[in-house]
Amino acid sequence: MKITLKNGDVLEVEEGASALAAAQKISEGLVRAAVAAKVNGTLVDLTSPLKEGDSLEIVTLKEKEGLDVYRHTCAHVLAQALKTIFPTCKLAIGPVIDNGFYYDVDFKTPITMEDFDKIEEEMKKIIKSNLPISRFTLPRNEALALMKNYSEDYKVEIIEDLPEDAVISFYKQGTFTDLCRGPHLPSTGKIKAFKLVSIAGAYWRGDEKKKMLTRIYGTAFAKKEEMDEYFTMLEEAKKRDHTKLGKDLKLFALLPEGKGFPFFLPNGMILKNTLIDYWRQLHRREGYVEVQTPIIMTRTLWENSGHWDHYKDNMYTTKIDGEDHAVKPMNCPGGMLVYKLSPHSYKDLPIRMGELGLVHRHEKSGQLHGLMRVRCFTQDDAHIFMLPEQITQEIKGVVRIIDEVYSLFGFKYHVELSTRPEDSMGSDEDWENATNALKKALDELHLPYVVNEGDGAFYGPKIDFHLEDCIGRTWQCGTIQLDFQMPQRFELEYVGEDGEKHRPIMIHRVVFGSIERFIGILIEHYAGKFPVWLSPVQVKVLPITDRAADYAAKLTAEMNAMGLRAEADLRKEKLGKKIADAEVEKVPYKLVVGDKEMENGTVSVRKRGVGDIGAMERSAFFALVQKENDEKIVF
RNA sequence: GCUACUGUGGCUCAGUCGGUAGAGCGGCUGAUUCGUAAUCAGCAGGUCGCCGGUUCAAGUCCGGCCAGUAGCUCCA
Repeated sequence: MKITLKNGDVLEVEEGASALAAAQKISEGLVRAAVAAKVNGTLVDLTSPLKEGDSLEIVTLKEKEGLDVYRHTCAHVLAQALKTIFPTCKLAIGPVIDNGFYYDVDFKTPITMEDFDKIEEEMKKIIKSNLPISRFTLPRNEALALMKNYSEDYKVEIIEDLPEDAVISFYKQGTFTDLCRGPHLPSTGKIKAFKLVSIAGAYWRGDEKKKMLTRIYGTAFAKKEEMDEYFTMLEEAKKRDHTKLGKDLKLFALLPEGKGFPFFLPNGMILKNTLIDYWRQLHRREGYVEVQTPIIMTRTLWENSGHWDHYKDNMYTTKIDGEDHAVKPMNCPGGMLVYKLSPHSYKDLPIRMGELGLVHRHEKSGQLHGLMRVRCFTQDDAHIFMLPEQITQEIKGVVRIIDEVYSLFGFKYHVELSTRPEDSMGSDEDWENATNALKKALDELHLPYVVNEGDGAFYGPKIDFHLEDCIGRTWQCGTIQLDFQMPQRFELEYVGEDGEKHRPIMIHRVVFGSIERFIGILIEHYAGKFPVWLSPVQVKVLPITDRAADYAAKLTAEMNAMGLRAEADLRKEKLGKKIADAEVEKVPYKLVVGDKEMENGTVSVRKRGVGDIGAMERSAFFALVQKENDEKIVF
């Protein structure tokens, strides 16, 4: 019979031959590299039989899909090893994730990472014995019987959720059989490099109310070198950890006296204020006005806005003069009140009302993490009130701002559209209109996006911007939320051309999202080596001896007068020590000054990450730093 | 909140079998005036997260609490 290959070639194989047999006809090397096959576009086992006219593509470890199959088989090897060592444990699920795999297991007695050596040894044995892996299928009732016989309660539950007529596949390696959709490697011996990474608790089916299982994380790579590289990368990421750098660079502190409420230290405040100055400048240019609304407002306001019904559990409350109040978790109701203060004409719209609002949310204690997840943060919020026909134009304007800001920091990003969640308010019609309006804007901008069904805010659908840092992790920051609810609830109006009252459309939007989180991301993105415009100290002047102290002080004063941030290190230390300390502080420019520089009025410049770049006229150096500062240049 | 792990001077960490705490950095004092990543010497600094228990004796063993970290769930 004939099959078609990816490159269009037609291959003659025996009737009922497997993908593996076909690969054998192509080359011996391909057989060694093969981990799975794609038949007519579907990923299957190498051992699955082919039919006349099938299109065949051999999948190797070079492809992500191939690596996933490889890792998935490794998860099964882990499961087999666990069943050998701990026969009473019950297996739940064992899928592939981004950088490896995990298996959720219910152990009679808890295990720890100290058991990893023993488990890895057993896994190596299984790999070494190169057990063939075979697939078989059973009808639902027989599959249930098999898993009940093995006392695999979680597998039974999974099968029970499948339809009556489902045909269920299993994979068998040696004496071990596991419920699995597959595909898998043809044998366990193909696995070359794997490692168990960590252990954690995870709820069965991700449900807080269900039992917590033990999740064992592992990873596997085609070659040992690739795995070493991966672990080196993880080490690098650890060095960038913003909680560590935040402490080292004295940017912020997290104290038990304010769990989840960060303290900003002088250096951190420079960073925060510099970002805010930039934000204000940008938004003035884009036609925004700025307001500030109270942090505490009455309960009745929150009932009116709908937050009391939908967000009460996350709100801090207090009583003032016997009346219930709440600390704001969002800025919108305050913005609504400001809009309502005076009547509006259609000629006034759009109104772009910004607010750097400090919000407080009672996050669960286990959720807190450095600056990324806190209980009090500053949103760079804005509410745009507009005519229906202005929606697309306004959304485009916000997208342009977000793109400009993220590009400045060198972030790549992707866009997601989130639709109506279960716990939400408003009519189906409003939701549909709002969602379509967002889609229309994205389509007109030719922005690719993924849809997150049911992930919207309770008052409207949203566009989220997920930015990618320099080591590939993504963070949700910017968001644009269309809201038909708030204007109704607050009875917002404008007078139209026709002299009648109409309801404006409103969007909420943020660019940084949370300034605190954005700072956390920036710390990790730059590994603490901030560009000049963000550096708490931009230039450190290092006199070699006391003779140069006055000159150093004078240079520092000159730079500070220019609006730069300079400091002199006047300690009685050797130059090498002063340089080392300034390097640890990650100061972008160091000026070494001694007798020579004093005499000529020059400075010897040392650039972070580069070293000594030689002497120059001080005015030339000042101009260089000023330019980097004003133009927000990254080096 | 749940599960696991961790908690020793400001920071990073050592502390064996239970016998009452040690280093480096940092700080202070003094000496050194030195040309591109750490000068030398001296001094100070600890209720070993907190509370309770076992023991002649607890940093060490047991229990509870608090905080941190990872993951789960939730989310900017």
